[in-house]
Amino acid sequence: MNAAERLGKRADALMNRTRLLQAAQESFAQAGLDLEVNDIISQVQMGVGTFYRHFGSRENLLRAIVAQTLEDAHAQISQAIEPYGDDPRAALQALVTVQLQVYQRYRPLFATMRDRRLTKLFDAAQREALYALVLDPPRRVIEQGMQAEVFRQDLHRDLAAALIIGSFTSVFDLLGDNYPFEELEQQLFQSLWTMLTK
Amino acid sequence: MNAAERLGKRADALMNRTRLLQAAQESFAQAGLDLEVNDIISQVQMGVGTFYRHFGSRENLLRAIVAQTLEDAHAQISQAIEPYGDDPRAALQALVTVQLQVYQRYRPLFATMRDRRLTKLFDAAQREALYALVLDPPRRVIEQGMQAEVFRQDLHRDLAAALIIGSFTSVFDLLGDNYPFEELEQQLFQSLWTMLTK
Amino acid sequence: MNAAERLGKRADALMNRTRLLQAAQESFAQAGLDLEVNDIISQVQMGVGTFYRHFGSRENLLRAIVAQTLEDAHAQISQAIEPYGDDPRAALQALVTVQLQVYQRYRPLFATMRDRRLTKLFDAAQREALYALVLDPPRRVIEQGMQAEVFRQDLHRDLAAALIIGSFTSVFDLLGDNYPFEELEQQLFQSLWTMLTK
Amino acid sequence: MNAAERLGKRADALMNRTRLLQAAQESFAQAGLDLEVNDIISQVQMGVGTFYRHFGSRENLLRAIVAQTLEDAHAQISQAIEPYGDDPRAALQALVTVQLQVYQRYRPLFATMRDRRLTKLFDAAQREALYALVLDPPRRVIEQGMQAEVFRQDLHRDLAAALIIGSFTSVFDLLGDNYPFEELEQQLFQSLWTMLTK
DNA sequence: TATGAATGAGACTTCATTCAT
DNA sequence: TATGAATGAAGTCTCATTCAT
Repeated sequence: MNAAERLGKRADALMNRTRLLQAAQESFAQAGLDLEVNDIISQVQMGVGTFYRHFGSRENLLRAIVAQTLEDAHAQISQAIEPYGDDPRAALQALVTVQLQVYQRYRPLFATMRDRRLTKLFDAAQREALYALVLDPPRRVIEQGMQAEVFRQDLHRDLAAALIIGSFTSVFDLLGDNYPFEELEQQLFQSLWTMLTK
Repeated sequence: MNAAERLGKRADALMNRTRLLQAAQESFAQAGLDLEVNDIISQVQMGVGTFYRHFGSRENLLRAIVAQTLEDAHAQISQAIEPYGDDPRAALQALVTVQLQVYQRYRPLFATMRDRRLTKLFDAAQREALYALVLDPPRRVIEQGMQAEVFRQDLHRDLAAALIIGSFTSVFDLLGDNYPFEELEQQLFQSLWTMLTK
Repeated sequence: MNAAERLGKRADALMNRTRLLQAAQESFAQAGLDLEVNDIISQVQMGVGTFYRHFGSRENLLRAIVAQTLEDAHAQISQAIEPYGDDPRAALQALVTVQLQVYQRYRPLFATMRDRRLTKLFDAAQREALYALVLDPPRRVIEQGMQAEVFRQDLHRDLAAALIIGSFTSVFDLLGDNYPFEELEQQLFQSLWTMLTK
Repeated sequence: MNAAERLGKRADALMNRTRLLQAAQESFAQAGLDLEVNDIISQVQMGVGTFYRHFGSRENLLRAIVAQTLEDAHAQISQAIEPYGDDPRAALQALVTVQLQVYQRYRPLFATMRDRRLTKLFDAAQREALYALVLDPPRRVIEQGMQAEVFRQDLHRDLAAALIIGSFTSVFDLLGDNYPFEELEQQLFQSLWTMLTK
């Protein structure tokens, strides 16, 4: 086997892994933590063994999806708010917009964030790290707003960040079907702005 | 088995549904939607057959638990805030306190409120009704506060209610392990009060 | 349900357990530790669940078969040598005869006595106990023979017992197909008698 | 890969069968008949495909291991007893010593000599040949001892040989953990000597 | 009517073997 | 010829549900 063939092989295998992961993410979107290995492999027409060669176990796959998704989400949100480091209002506006979008996109994951089964997939430290990832963007916005003295100085950073996260998910889940996206977005921004500033 | 025992049995049978539902609620608190029929029936010393005679299916039981729990929660919260119909501040304070307690108590349910498996148990109308049950207490507090002209007049009632609910769950889930209950309670009240009034 | 029905039920279940165990023992005779749950249940036309209700796991079943068989074997051998407590020659003769028979009958078990997989089924203490069960009959014969001063006084009890056991299995396995049973029996007795007495 | 590496590879390939067989023997010592193809090939850094090119199937490998091991064992034992062709006592002593060592070394093989799975690997003739290989050393010692008129003349050669083999395995397996090697060795020799001579 | 033994679909996983590169 | 990715048969076990007693 020469180098080219070797690469060819690896590319193929990598491709398969990617296809599996994509199928898995779709499956996750459908079934959440109930996703079944069989579903995934029949979606991509592969043997079970191939799945296990790539992921080792169903649990590994779930961990991979969760971690990957949260990191993707974090990256997207970070990128969206980054330009507004010196403008708390714009930053909060961007945060609301992108977070709602991201939440909508990865809904199945966030919907099972607190599922006991998901909890069992990670140890305490990992869980803490994942939570930190979720809390990070709103926390950054809050700190910048406080430094800029636009936000109230008596804010409890963590709590405010958690509250913002909670408001997104809850508003979306409880009202998402009854109100247009834009309205939720504007109203949320307004409420949060009122709460944070003074 | 003699006649007396038989009667005893029958009396028990009358209680069976209730006892089972209670056990199921506790079981649910442990295992969430993963609760197993066997767990519950062995807790109440009931045969599987009897269970299926009473409930027909595991899904029915889950529906019953969810509905029952949400109604219980609603009743407790309503009762706690009722005395403060004319004092928005006290009402909000009571809401925060009792809602956090109730949430803590029924955490697994709220944690899986948006689980697809739970969602699939109910049709759209039922879901809507359950959501309404959850949103009702904060909505009432908000409306009273607005009528008393203590709260801002431009509040979006549903959204504010949803936001409050979300803040409870999120704050508790993300920070519950790191901060004492009382601190979360006070800070939450403060933040919400700021947001609602002005 | 009255007492009679209850008994009826139990009798049925017991019957099924027995049928399963018998099938399992036959399966074990065919496949040794490779026996498959599926084989067993298809032999008796039962659902998998029934098997697992009765035995919990494949390993449990194997443990049950091994322990049961060794105990059966021990009982049969003990019974056969018991009458000759005061006649070492007759006792040894009886031991050789019955042990060969028993060994022939339970060959698949003894053939896997030292299989690593079997070893893994039991912890050290259990293994020791099982070995003791195997060694017990020859040891008793040896001790009686020594007490009666018919056997040599310098015998190492355990070693002699183990040697006797080994001679049975080995002679049978290596020569069983080439010599008639009676010849093996006589020759074995002769050799052991020579070795033990003096 | 350049030409030199290619040549290196080819030279390796020549060794491959040998190296693999050695690794397989070690693996067999660990896992017995449960040895896995993957274990072995990863030990020798060989691809699965290469293995199947050389050996065709796992069964072939097992056959090769068993045959090879028994031949190795036979060679070692033969060599150890050869110098004492005219001294039955020394020959028996040497046999006991080396056989125990060899047995200890290849224990997993001897422990599964009668495993059905192993049995199924060979046809009747092959089995007979393997058994003969095992019986050969003690048989030779016995015949020499009889010819030298040091051993009893009424010994049944095959049976005595089989008995000796059996005593080794059994004593070792049943008592090996409880007594020091040297004690077993001495006692065994003593017992066998008593049995064979007179 | 209550019971719990029996059922079996279906989930996860392993590992010998094949085959494209 | 060597490689190792892919395959899938086969095995163990769970658990909601049925049904005979």
